[in-house]
Amino acid sequence: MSFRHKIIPMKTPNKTKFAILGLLTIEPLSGYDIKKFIDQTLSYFWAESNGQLYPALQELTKSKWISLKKPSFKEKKARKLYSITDLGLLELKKWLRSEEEKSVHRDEGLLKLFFGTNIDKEECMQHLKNRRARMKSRLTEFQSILHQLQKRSSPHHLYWLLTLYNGIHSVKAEIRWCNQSIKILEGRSS
Amino acid sequence: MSFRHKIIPMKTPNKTKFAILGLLTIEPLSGYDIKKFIDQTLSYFWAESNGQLYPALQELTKSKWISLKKPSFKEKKARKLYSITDLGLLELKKWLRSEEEKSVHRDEGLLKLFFGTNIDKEECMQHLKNRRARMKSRLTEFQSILHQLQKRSSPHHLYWLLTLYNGIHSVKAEIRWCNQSIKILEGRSS
DNA sequence: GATTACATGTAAGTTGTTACATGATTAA
DNA sequence: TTAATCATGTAACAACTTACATGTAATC
Repeated sequence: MSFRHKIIPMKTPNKTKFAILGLLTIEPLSGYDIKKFIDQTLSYFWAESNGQLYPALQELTKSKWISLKKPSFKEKKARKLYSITDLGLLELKKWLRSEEEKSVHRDEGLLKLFFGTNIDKEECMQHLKNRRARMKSRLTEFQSILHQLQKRSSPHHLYWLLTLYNGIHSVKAEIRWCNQSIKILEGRSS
Repeated sequence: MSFRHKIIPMKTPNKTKFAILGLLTIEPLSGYDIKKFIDQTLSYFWAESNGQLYPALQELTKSKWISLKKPSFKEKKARKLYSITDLGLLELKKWLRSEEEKSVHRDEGLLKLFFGTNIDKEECMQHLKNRRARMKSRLTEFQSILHQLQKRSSPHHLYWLLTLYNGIHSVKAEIRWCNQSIKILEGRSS
């Protein structure tokens, strides 16, 4: 005999909300703006889809962490501009100060390489060369963003630069690893 | 008036199945073995939970990509040993040869740093120091695995080494970036 | 007039985790 | 005999994506 307890799975905090809150500390934005900003600027380490974004905006409004600025009668567009509230800022800071949780990401390319014995060495090398090419074009992109960022200046600018550096360090390490791995595979007769 | 088409979202291929197939090319394994292997060896770039693993094993069996070896009457444990079938190997190879899909991972630490202006510089630095410490202990772990791996030898061994090198390159790049970022923040008066 | 970009949203699905249950085997 | 580990599995939920609908505004 055993007691049957109700299963109450621990909720993993919804980080989408904090991404939104963070962006609204820069300036009031619409859902559309937020999506664009994330796609253009955070995409290296963060992604959101509309299916998450818009419901999150509604929930944040309900819990008064953000508020809807009604468009002035001059404004032509039907866009909804959101601002962060004092409460929202408080919650954002709480999250910013909290310890990071480990998040395992899944790297399909590495999984394929791990099982590389099952296909030809040449096919593995081709995958590595493709990966290297992707990383190189990413590096070029990062460096052009770096150029633009170094010209501008805002309170946020320093931290944006740091996250960009992370991307640059990472892709450079990836490129070095691809080069090394390709060489190692080339050296193998089989 | 508009035609209302049935919504049939494109299925994103279930990679859990391929992780299982790949591991079964090494040797017949039970669900428990697979979980342990993934946790111990692939955890740097791959994770699975039991809630995915066991249903996947059943589906793979149903579609005849793997088969259940009935335990010999001598075997004491109630474990189910699975082997990959010819069909399964074919499908695995197909996947191994396919082009990699981009997968955006979410890095909560970078997201926090991006919004760093909202908290004290010292708090951001503390996050970076914690990250660096985590990366350093990961590096130590990788290096001890490297030691063990260099002693053993199997057809798979070379590819395992390559994925391990990827981890080593990555964490080293992370450590360098943490050091640089901490220095940059220290240099700031604000 | 047509096309592209702006703008908000939802239905339906897949994917993945958590927190259990259940029972066998092994070691102290 | 008690505890730990081995071993398989599931219910409930949370997270997330895709593929749409719907309409406005700007531009070619």
